Amino acid sequence: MSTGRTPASTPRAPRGTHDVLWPESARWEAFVATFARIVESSGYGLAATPVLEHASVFRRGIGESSDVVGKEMYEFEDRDGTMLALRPEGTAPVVRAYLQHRPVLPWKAWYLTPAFRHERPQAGRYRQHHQVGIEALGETDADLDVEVIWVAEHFLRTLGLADYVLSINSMGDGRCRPAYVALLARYLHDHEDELCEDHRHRIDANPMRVLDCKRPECRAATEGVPYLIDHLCEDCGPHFERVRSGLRALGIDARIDHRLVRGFDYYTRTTFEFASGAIEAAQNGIGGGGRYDGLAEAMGGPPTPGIGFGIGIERVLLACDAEGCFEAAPPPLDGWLIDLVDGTSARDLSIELREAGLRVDRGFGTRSLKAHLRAADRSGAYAAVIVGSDEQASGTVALRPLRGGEQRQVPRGEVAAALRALRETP
RNA sequence: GUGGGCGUAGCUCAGGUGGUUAGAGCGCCAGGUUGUGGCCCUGGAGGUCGGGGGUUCAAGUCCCCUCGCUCACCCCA
Repeated sequence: MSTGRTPASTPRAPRGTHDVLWPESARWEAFVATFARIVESSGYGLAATPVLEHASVFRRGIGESSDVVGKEMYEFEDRDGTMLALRPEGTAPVVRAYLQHRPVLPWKAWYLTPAFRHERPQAGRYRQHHQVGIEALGETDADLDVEVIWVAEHFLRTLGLADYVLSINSMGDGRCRPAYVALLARYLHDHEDELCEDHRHRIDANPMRVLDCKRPECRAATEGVPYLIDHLCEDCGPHFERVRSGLRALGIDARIDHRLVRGFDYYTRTTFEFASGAIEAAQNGIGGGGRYDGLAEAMGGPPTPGIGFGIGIERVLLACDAEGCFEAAPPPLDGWLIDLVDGTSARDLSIELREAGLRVDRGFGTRSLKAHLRAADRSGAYAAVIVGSDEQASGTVALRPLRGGEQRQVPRGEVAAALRALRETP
């Protein structure tokens, strides 16, 4: 990990951003491929939307009062004066895309996206991090909530993770939440002196946020608070019950957390969150989501229910490191070409072998055979394919296995088959 | 936005109370084999000691400022 050593004159990645290079990037490829396989086999199609959006997409969607929009969003004026923003999350852009194109409902989409938030970086938190996620629009059926949670859970399990907790809660809807919020505010006012400094004077701004305050004072003061799930209306109550029974039927262990109040204004009804128990750093939330039945309307479209989740790639990989799972290694090269004459054989043979479907790389330049073989060994290839003047004259190559086995001369036309055989019989 | 810790080769780190040309291991390159890797041996390249200012005969070492990295709070993936 390089520190401030780099001279000021050479550029470095901006604060809070990071490069993902080979071979770690191979793990990312496998991560995304695994996710794509799972969601596409559940009916979700890729939605690739711009990194830039009109700032209003998030201001109206996520809500001005949220920290993410209020103080962390990368927002700037474009050359023509319109306000643009780097997407801080994945849901609002997908809903915007729905409103713009109106695909037939129900519409199920998945995404892979960078997300930008101007925060002080720390372990598991970046100014540019990456998320995969899904969104399903146009259905209020509680069984869809179960499906969405199952997809997230199934994906984490597939990576090999086991040490995490799934929390769920219901945020109610526009019918039952206001009454509950009023009830909660009354309770909090009654216990005002017991709250922490920050929340004492901000009860009315958003009473529900007091619930997930981590300070012991607030924790204690809200111990006997009324629960929202006890005050759900006749639509939200049964909906939540159906979600719970669905999860139970699938054997998914979900813990009701009355304090689970997610930070975006658009959430309604079902909300959920996955927290890793293996990550030692403070940022242990590896994924979360929920229903946002009012979001499309808030963005100026017709009422359209929706539900989805986002999973943080960096944090999940951190959890995988901690649990020692998902160590995706890239497949080794089948061969490494060494040309000791003039490079013509390596040039032609490498292309020929690649077109035949083999994984092949080569050395360049005039270096000693020893140096070439060192490079071949370092590459991890199964075999070195050497062409010297003898081989070039006789139309053969020297095929040298690098993981045990005898070197032998092979006619040029049989190199592909020989390499394939070597790969299949280790 | 607030607070703590840390900045010496590509990487991981040594460098008592300031004292001559700043070191090691790993990695890289080359040689030990006219065309044979991994092990071993030898040699080499690579550092404005994050940057600037100050104290001093003398600063990697002491003081100040600054930048960067990192961890935590807040919030969140």
